[in-house]
Amino acid sequence: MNMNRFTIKDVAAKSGTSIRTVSRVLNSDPHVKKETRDRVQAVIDELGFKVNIAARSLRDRKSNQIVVFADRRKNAFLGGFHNEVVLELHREAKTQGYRMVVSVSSPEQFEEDENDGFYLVQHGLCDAAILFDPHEGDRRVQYLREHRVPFVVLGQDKSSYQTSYVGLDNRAAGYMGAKYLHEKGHAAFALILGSEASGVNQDRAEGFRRYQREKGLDNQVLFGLTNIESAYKKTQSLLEAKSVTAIFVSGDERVVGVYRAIQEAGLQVGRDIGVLGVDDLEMGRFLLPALTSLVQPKQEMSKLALELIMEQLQEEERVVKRVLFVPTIAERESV
DNA sequence: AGTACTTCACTTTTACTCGG
DNA sequence: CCGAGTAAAAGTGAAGTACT
Repeated sequence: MNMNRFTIKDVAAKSGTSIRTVSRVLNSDPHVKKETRDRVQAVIDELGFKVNIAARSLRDRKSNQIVVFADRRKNAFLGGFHNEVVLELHREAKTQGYRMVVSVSSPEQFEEDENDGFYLVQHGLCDAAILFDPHEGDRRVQYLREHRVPFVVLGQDKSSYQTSYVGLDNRAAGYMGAKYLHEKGHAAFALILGSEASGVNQDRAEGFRRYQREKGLDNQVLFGLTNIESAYKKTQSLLEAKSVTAIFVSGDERVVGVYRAIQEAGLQVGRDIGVLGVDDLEMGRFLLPALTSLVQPKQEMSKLALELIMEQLQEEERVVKRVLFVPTIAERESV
């Protein structure tokens, strides 16, 4: 017995009702007189009674818990985009009656790491999972499959193509960004983005290049942005070469570095050099000038991810749905 | 709206057997 | 009669069923 906590038995005794009635009150069963309900509720409040979720999980054979796995990065666990998505996911999970825990896991060592969310999976403390950006041959995908944990992939999915997946159409994003800058009067502009190994970046580059081909342009794609500082340096060298009038930056966070380099060169963002971001992070609206950015519909994506999980939890056989969202443009002042 | 009872999945305790 | 081995029982809290 748990000595420092009360059970529905205690509540029943103290309120002069039965366990069955307390259960009815807890589960909002309508067949309880208001007077009785109030009395039971008063005792619940007085004792500080909380339902024992371990017992409830035992009885219901589910944990009502979802784990979100983020890939471990070198110097940050989550990027700005993931950060905002996690907030949305959390909100959605809550409306569905699920608790959500965020776990940082590297694909290499998760099995030995008892602080990893996979620990919860192993021990039956989680019903489903959301996995950010698994890469090719990601063992975590295999692991979740083997343990028959329903999951949805968010972001990029290079693991396989038999998972439920929600993401952005990054080819369209690359194409749209190029088109937008071109139509705004820029002929010479560069796309700067992260690692070439990332599928997201490959797709964005591909879309960007397709637009170049269609319009007979020859603008560069520069990979290798690892952080804000490298965005800063990359911009410096672009400005020194006087080769561009606009910069298309993959990832709003990095724009901070881009802005600084532009301003230090005595130039003005939006007037002398156009800057276009991707993600539409909240911070973009507060940069000066406010950042124009391709929008990833984070709320819709999160909502759909949760829906896909709920579907999988309800269906017997595995449901696989793959959905790409097409970005829109939040036009502000930077182009 | 109460009574009595069952179920969930698993651990710990108890009760008992058997070889030496 | 000791210790090991094993089978059975008890216990955990919530929530539902069937009935009154």
